[in-house]
Amino acid sequence: MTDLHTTNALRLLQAADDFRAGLSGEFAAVHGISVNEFLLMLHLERSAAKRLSRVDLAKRMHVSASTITRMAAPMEKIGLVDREIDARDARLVFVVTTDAGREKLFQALATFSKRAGDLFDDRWDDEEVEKFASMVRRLMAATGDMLA
Amino acid sequence: MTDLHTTNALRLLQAADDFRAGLSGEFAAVHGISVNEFLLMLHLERSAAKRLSRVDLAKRMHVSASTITRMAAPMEKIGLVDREIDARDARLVFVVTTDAGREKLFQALATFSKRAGDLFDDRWDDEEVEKFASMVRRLMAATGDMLA
DNA sequence: GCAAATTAATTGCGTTTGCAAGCATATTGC
DNA sequence: GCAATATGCTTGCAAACGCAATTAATTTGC
Repeated sequence: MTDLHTTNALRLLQAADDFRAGLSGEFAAVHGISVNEFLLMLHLERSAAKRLSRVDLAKRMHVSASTITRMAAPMEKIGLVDREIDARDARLVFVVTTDAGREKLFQALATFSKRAGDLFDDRWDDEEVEKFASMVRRLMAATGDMLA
Repeated sequence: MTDLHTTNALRLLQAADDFRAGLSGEFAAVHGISVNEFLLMLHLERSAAKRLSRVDLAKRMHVSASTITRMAAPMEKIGLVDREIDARDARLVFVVTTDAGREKLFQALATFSKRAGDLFDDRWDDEEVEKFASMVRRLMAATGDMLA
């Protein structure tokens, strides 16, 4: 319990929750999307083929496949994403961002970056920021085509 | 978007989500509680008075007060927590852990620590772990009586 | 080449959550 | 001391989510 690894893991969860909570309100108010909708589009943007199947998205976002289906439906309706069918495998239904979706993504990303700047504020020097980047990179479960 | 602060914030979210997802399954299977129920009891344990009102818990956990009400109800029913009334302010309903709840908390904490050990595995040396601790500490929104 | 097993997506159902309204108690302003 | 305001908690309602079952399509074993 006083083990430093445990403390670090707890702080990791808390810091991420704090940051996400702050983001959530601003995203809803300014951009009209949820953090999860933002992350969905970001995953698409960062994928090699700029498109992902529902199960791929589900794995990356740690949600069930049915959640992706139900998240994508309203996003299609308001024109943020579209669906694409694979010619070789008729089971696959890819999610792709529309131009409007990509624009919305970049707007939201600007808000995200502003918040990220506040998070790593003045008291962090460049070397520390770099060091943190390499550390937190090691913490992510590596999957090749994953988020940043 | 390629800004290092932004990358760090994204990785922070992803790493925390990855870790939480892994924890979630094991907590449900081994201990029969959710990560949020675990964190609720942990917040109580770490609070100065070993008890917190519903709104205090809500703020620390970034959920609504109604969620705390609805989380606490089944936890009271199975004997993990209990309620305490404040003599001076009849509006307050404190949540406190029972002995059984504290035991469950420590069991879950052992699982948590094991996972945390896997997260910061062999490739991290002591100095790095210490460095990470001080860094992620700065990232948490300071509230005095907060989580670790 | 075909049956069996696997994989992808969707839908029904129950659970969890947030928002807004409502109620009870405290605090403030005068 | 009392009305107005603020705070803490709970509940109704709707949105979001996971699990299990279903359907459709592909892959595997022989």
